[in-house]
Amino acid sequence: MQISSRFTVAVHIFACIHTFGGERKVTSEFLAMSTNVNPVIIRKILSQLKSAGLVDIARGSGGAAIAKPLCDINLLDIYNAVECVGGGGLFHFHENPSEQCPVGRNIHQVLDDKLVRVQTAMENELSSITLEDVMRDVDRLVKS
Amino acid sequence: MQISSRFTVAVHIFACIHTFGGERKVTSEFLAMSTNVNPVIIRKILSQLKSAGLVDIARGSGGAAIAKPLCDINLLDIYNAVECVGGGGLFHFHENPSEQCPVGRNIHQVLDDKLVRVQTAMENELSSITLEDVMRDVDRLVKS
DNA sequence: GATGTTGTAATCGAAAAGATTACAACATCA
DNA sequence: TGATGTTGTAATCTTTTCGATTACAACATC
Repeated sequence: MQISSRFTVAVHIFACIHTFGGERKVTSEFLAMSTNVNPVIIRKILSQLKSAGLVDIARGSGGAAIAKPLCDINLLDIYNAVECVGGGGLFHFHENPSEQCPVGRNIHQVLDDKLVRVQTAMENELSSITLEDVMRDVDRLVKS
Repeated sequence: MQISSRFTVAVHIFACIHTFGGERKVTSEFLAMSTNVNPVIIRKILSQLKSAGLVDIARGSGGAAIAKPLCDINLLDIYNAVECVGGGGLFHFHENPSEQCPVGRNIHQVLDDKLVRVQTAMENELSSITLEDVMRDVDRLVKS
C-alpha cells in the first residue's frame, strides 16, 4: 500500500507556480497539462492546499499563487493538507482482535506507542524539507 | 492511504506464537480466532513470513514457530516480509508528467532523493524495534 | 485410511483513487 | 450587460487493492 499520488502532484503544483507564476496565469488546466492529471483532481488538490492556507486561488479570474514564503512551507504541511489521514494514522490496525484472547486484548496497547514512534520519525523527516530546498533543485534543473 | 493491516496482524501472530507456542499448537485457525481475521489470510501472511525466514510452519501436522531469536527479528523485517512494496517505495508518484514541461520533465529527479530520505527515516525507526522489545510489553500485559 | 492442517486458486464485496462529464458560481473585460 | 474563462462541486465510472469466503488438493500423523 502506498501513499497516494496526491502528495507528489501537490509538490509538482508548487513547482509550477514557482516556475511559471511570474510569467503566466497558472490555472488548473495548465497544471493538468504539466502533471498529466485530470483538471478536476487538480482543483480538488488545490482546494485542499487552500484550506491549509498554503496557496491562494483566484476564483473567476483564475490562477493560483503560493501563500507563504517558501521557507515557511515544508513537505509535512503539504502531506497533511492533501493526504486524508483521518485520525487513523499511517498504519492500519486490524479492527477487532478477540477480547477473549489475552494477546488480542492487549495487542493494541503493545503496538500503539511503537507505531507512533515510526510515524513521528517519518513526519520529522518530512518537516525537515522545505519548499525552499525543493525549489533550489527545481531552479537548477529547469534553468539548465 | 494507509499501510495494510497485514503488518499489525503479522506482529499479532508473533505475539501469539510467543505466548501460546509452549502450551498448544498455534494453527491458522487459532490465530484467526485471536486476530479475528480470516484463516486463509492468516495462512497467506504466515506463508510470507516463512518465505522471509521468520517463521517455521509444520505442513500437515500444523502449527507455526518463530524461526530466530527474538532479538534477531525487527519490525522492518516483518514490514518487508508482508507489505508488498514492489519496487515502488512508500510514495506513489503520478506516472506520466509532461515531457514538454520543464517542471514535469524534472519533478521526478527533484523529489526522488528527498522521498527516499523520508522512507529511510521510517525504515530506520522500524528496524530499531525488535520482537524482544515487543514481547517484553506483551509479557507484562498478558501476565497481569 | 481417517483426521486435522497447510497451500492455493477462484470468486466476491467493499473501499479508495483517479478520470470524466456536467453545470452552477464567479470575475473580468469588451 | 453579456460573452468568456475559470473555479467549485456533485455524480458516475473504472481500476485497483484488500480482505472474506468457498473449495479442494497436498501433506503428516495416528
